Amino acid sequence: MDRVDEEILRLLKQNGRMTSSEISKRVHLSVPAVAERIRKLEDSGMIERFTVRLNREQTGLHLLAFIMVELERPEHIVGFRERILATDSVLECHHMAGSYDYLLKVALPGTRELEQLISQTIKQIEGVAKTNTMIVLSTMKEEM
Amino acid sequence: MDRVDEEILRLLKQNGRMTSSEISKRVHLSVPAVAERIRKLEDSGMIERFTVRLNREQTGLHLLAFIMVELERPEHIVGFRERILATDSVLECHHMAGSYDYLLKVALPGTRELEQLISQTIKQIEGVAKTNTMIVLSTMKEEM
DNA sequence: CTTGAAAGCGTTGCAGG
DNA sequence: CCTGCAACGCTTTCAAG
Repeated sequence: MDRVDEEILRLLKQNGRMTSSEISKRVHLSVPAVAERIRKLEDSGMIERFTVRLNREQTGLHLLAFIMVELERPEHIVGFRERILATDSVLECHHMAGSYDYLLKVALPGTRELEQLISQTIKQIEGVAKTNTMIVLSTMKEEM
Repeated sequence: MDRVDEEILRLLKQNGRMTSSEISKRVHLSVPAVAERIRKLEDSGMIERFTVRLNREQTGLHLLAFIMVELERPEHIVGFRERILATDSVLECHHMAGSYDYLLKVALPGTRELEQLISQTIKQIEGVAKTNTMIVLSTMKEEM
């Protein structure tokens, strides 16, 4: 991992389909050298995968929210975890330090679906004692 | 946007470098038809960009945190916004409804850098009245 | 939407430096 | 790490159905 690798990663973040020959022009390395570096970045796990970034609005998910969850006892974690992983509208789930145990980031079509998610899914999970939902009004930055 | 487009997007999310010919085998469409659909998904903005997903741990960012920020008055928004957009360690910045005005998601090497970010950057921004930091212990799901 | 053919481009592998 | 060459695969574009 040197400066060149970092530059390659930066370019691939901007355009995951940038070809080795295009990259080679920008980092002043030969095509085979660039291809080799990308292969190594993949093998080492530094690059988890090539993917595509979608426009959430255009996919009909107009509502973004964060839900803080308090779990009663540690024995409920497994069931909670399973349920959350199976729920597509939950984009993120973090175990937190602090007053709440989990923080969820969810994307949904609207408030109707959010209400459903909270009352029909999350609050139905065994051990969920309390939730606190924060609605996103607008997003000025969102990266990985 | 029909079922086939959705399937193509699903495949590209898993592997952004999947070729049209590979996709064509899975969705039972000809190669030119698949290529045309991908081009339209890009043109329409549904696909924002092809990108790469990196392993955050391997990039040395071992600490993930959420910081809630309260801003004193609306006139400070512009300066706040500029500062935040220029700060690489801030992955996300959302304008929120509720007791806090903004929610930041930040990734850093460790607590030292977090302390610096909070006291040297965020709290130095004009108008920032209060912050509340929540540390992530572990992440069980993180998508876009 | 399909197939088929032709042309162009990028990659991959192997040489030798 | 480099260059050069050759082989292969994929994309793109076109015509025709």
